[in-house]
Amino acid sequence: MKVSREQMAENRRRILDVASGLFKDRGFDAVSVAEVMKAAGLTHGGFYGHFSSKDDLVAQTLAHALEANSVGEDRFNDFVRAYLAPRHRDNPARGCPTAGLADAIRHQTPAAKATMTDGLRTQIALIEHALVEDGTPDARRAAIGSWAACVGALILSRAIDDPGLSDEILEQTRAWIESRTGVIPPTDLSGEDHR
Amino acid sequence: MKVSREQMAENRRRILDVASGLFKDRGFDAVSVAEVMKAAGLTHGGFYGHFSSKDDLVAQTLAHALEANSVGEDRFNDFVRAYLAPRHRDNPARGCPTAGLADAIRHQTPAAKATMTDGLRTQIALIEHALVEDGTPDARRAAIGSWAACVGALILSRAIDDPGLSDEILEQTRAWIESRTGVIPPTDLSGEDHR
DNA sequence: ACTTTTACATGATGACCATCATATTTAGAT
DNA sequence: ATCTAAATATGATGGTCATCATGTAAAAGT
Repeated sequence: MKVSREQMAENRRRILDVASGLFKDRGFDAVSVAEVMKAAGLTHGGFYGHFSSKDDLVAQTLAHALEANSVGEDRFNDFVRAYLAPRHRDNPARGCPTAGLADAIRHQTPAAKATMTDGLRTQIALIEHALVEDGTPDARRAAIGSWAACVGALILSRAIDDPGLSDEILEQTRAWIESRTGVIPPTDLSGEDHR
Repeated sequence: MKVSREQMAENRRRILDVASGLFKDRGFDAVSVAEVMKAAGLTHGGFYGHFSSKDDLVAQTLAHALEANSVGEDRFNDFVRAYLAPRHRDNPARGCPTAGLADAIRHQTPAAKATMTDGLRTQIALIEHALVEDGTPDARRAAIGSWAACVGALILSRAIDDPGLSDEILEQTRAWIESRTGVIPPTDLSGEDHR
């Protein structure tokens, strides 16, 4: 049965939303087209009216998921605190698409890789901007290094079965990052180059 | 046809070796049992004489791959230099099993997760030891933070299609890590807290 | 109101894959 | 030398999945 234009647009949005969560949670390969459609409240048949292939869905879902991403207006350290937290670790479906999907992008289409590239460029720029505002010296280097540490720590914390070690990885990485970023102490607001 | 005990042991080793490379390169799901056996010079039929299931192969391959891992006797900064290098990024099959497999472990059996947990514990201890020898303060925190950054940077560098940005991620992360580890400069051996 | 278009549903199809059944060959024991 | 057990090969089997073919009903245009 045909549905209204708006209904169709909403269906499409819902497909991308549920696909994002499912893919982040279980990976691209382990989630079938039929399962995505079912989770969106539809059947598998209508799928190819919205997307040309599963690869297309993957690429568009990635773009959709990365769009919703942001560092926020908080200080960077606040962002890291929320990022490297057990709550985030334990909810990949609602969590960071980079941490949930970056590794799997390696085996996806060029379109997906291109989308990831743009998303990463944007993310680095956002962090760099936040760090500049926080007064962190050498902001680009710190942005890239700390973002790599965030993503790596989350992935490692999710890969192991020892809750204590997993918590420690989050906490120590957070502390390690914080020791390198954030506001320069008042005595050091001279504006000098800190490299 | 039956083969000698040694031949069988060698076959088993070869299966684990080729499986390690294939899995690191393309992921657990994308590599079939038949493909692993073929790459080892055998047919798919003999597989279940060596392993009880594909999950069993995955767990044993992971243990096999992590065993071969080490930080080496070099200074930690030398290790990081080789780790965060284009050559390593471009050769996942011969590269670090943690970077190649950690994310996928999330969707594997408890046995695989347990193996990964042990491997990670060992890796952190090795790095911590190397950092203590290098005179790095707060060695455990630095070991965890810099290892997370290494793994994260390699995964990110492999997920994008812009060679320039990919190289920059490796290089900036390396520099960021180096600025936090290694021998304390001669003028600064006071033992003070460097945070 | 009527027609046409179209979004979605139902129901194949063909490919791939993990696993199993059975045959073959030969190492290792007697 | 013969026999037996085991390692691997060949050849199913059943399930899952992406994709396609076709039906149906309702929205949108006239």
